[in-house]
Amino acid sequence: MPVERPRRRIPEATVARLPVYLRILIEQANEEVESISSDGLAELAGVNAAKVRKDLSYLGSYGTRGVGYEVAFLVYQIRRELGLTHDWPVVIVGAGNLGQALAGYGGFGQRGFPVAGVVDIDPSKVGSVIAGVRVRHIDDLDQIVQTRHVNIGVVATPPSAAQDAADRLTRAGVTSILNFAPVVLAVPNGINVRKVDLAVELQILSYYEQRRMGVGLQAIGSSDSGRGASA
Amino acid sequence: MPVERPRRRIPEATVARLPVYLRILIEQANEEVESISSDGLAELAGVNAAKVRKDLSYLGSYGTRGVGYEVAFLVYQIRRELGLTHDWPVVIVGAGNLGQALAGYGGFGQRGFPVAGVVDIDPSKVGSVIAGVRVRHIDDLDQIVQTRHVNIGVVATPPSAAQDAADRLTRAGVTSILNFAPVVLAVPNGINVRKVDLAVELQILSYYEQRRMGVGLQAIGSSDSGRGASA
DNA sequence: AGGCATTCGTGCACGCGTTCACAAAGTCCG
DNA sequence: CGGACTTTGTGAACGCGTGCACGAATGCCT
Ligand SMILES: NC(=O)c1ccc[n+]([C@@H]2O[C@H](COP(=O)([O-])OP(=O)(O)OC[C@H]3O[C@@H](n4cnc5c(N)ncnc54)[C@H](O)[C@@H]3O)[C@@H](O)[C@H]2O)c1
Ligand SMILES: NC(=O)c1ccc[n+]([C@@H]2O[C@H](COP(=O)([O-])OP(=O)(O)OC[C@H]3O[C@@H](n4cnc5c(N)ncnc54)[C@H](O)[C@@H]3O)[C@@H](O)[C@H]2O)c1
Repeated sequence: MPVERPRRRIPEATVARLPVYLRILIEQANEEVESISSDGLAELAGVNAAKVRKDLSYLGSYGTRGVGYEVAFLVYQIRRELGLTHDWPVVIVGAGNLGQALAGYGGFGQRGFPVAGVVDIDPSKVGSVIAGVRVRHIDDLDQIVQTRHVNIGVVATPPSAAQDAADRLTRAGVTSILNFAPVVLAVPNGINVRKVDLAVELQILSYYEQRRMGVGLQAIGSSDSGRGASA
Repeated sequence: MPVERPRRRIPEATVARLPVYLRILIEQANEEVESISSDGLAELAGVNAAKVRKDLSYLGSYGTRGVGYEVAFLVYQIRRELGLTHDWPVVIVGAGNLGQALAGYGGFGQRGFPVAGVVDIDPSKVGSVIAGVRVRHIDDLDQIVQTRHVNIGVVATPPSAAQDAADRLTRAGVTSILNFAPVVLAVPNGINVRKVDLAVELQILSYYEQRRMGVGLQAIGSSDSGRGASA
């Protein structure tokens, strides 16, 4: 907390890569690696070294020329820039197939996103316990969001109910939504939505598969998994 | 009308949007809508109308000026361009929490991606049945891939086993991989990998949440809200 | 201390994707 | 049948992200 925050805008593409760097750096730290070069990090992240340097330069000039970056310090800086210095409790709407898998997945809590609650509209689901979290009725959403200071909501309802879920979330005060339903959500200005649509991912793969066959066995673009363009 | 395929390269950003258009158009067709304008489609997809027109123009000139696009015909064309005229069986590696949710999810089969098999390395998982699919041992992977002509593999193993899973998939002949493990996979040239990393998505949301607070309540998200402020 | 090897930070050019703007092409209606 | 209106298709400008190339800074070795 001593240093002034740079506060400049970071390109979205960079923001999307910082979590990847962070994960790798934490792994390296666990393996007692103290320092890493942009080349080394680039290799592990599967990106260009210049890109790594440019990305990290948005955080400030935290590298040492001729040496590289101090892993522990970089972890701290990225954490800070991403707002991971404290936990972000999330609430999951929809305790079905997927909602249960998410709630039962320990990886979120570990990474600073504890499940503050799981809600469902189906009375037969309410009351059951998933991984230590009791499923509550969706009418309790406001209370959960307010008492637990939840900013992030996860939509795991059927497509037909996704807009309703999003409406309830924003009305309760949630300002970021991660949407798993294959639906384009309409939300008020200022609300940040990211979607995870597995069918879309598969269809993108299908496009390149089909193209591979039609055009006749030629290498596809780099084995890069571009993403972003969330809108 | 020559049915000859244009075969020009479609920008990746467009390829990523075509599935969204497709889903919306299918919905519209189900509601007996016969024709749609770029404006209408743009609204439903949450994008710019010019973008819709440019995206669709990569398929060919299939619109009618003054009217719009014929929904059914557009559905057919997008399906064709994405390679969705036939099914793409997928094999899931890892029958844990997530793998089971995926296998049990009917949405994939509906959209042309039937689950050709689920494999796991844990003998206690092998033999159990998920949504009508019996979990088989990972040693059967080659056989499944070959007999069912699988091109797409899904990695749903723990992070530590993800690279091994990817190696086995590529060795078996799979050329596209959808990876759920928070790991950067190394694959041979020509293999297409897409990743779905929920922790990354949450951390991206965290960044904007934190920024929202630090800078003091101003709109973020789709609109620019330019905050120059460098140095 | 000086020279050498290494690696960062970044200016710059390039390419891709987005958006605007408008002519072309078609419909609709009186 | 002609003119007004609608909507497509696309050229062009713009902005952003990527990757190269290189100066600057630092450590290490002799
Ligand atoms: N399961 C998967 O692997 C998978 C994969 C890709 C996408 N998805 C998508 O994720 C979403 C959830 O999938 P699922 O398999 O868990 O479905 P599901 O039907 O198993 O679960 C949906 C849950 O949402 C609840 N619900 C319905 N309306 C609600 C409302 N208005 N408010 C709160 N809760 C409500 C239902 O009671 C149910 O418990 C779907 O949109 C699906 O398309 C799932
Ligand atoms: N569950 C979720 O909601 C969720 C969310 C985000 C990310 N993930 C990621 O998805 C992956 C799977 O998560 P999960 O919760 O299903 O884990 P899990 O531990 O429940 O299941 C993993 C399965 O993979 C099997 N496995 C292990 N090594 C294998 C190998 N070499 N070959 C084949 N199978 C092997 C295990 O036997 C187990 O059945 C993890 O990487 C996790 O980080 C899961």
